[in-house]
Amino acid sequence: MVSPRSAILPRSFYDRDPRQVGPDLLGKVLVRRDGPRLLIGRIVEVEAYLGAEDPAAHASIGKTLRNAVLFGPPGYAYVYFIYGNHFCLNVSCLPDGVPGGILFRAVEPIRGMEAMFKLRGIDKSSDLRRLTRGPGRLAAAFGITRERDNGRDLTSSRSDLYIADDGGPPPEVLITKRIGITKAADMPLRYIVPGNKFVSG
DNA sequence: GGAGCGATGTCCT
DNA sequence: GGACATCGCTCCG
Repeated sequence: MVSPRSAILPRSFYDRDPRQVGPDLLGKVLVRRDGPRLLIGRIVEVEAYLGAEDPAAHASIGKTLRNAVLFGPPGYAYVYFIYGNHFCLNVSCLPDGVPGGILFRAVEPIRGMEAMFKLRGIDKSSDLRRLTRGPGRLAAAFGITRERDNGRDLTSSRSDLYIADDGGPPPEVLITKRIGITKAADMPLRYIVPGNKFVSG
């Protein structure tokens, strides 16, 4: 638990269109239990990925071994490996059988920064923004790998990885085009907290 | 501080 | 065999 008022987001939160889930995730906290430690970051940037109608989405080619989690029930982690170097974290949305998800692109570190620096393999004197700005960095800072986390239930307090509402006020939300993609690059499916220094791009 | 580019694993056609 | 929801390094200003 992040604070006495914090509550893990229930499965019903994710059982909606990613275009509704995305903006609602801003301001919530991503929590990793790393042994006795807690790593916590406030979500400041996400992107929605849809189904067959979204050529940029992994789900657009249909269900495969890799993207199966996106087609399953809501609230589960979809972790994939990209560019031979990096992992990216998503959460599945919509009911079982209907694909869709949210990519986590950046969080603002709140707690456990020392462990995050270690997991990232960078010096503590580095710019704090290098910790968790960008999906690859965020995943590394939270120790997220496909082997460990793909298919993990993100709605359980017994999970080592979950998302909670700590009672903070809902932030301002700005919608923009998604970044880092070539297909469907004009769809307005990126949600950011404007002015936050951990937002990428 | 920004453009350019190489690294490098996995998946799908 | 090619694409890829990225990052960090170099080089230039």
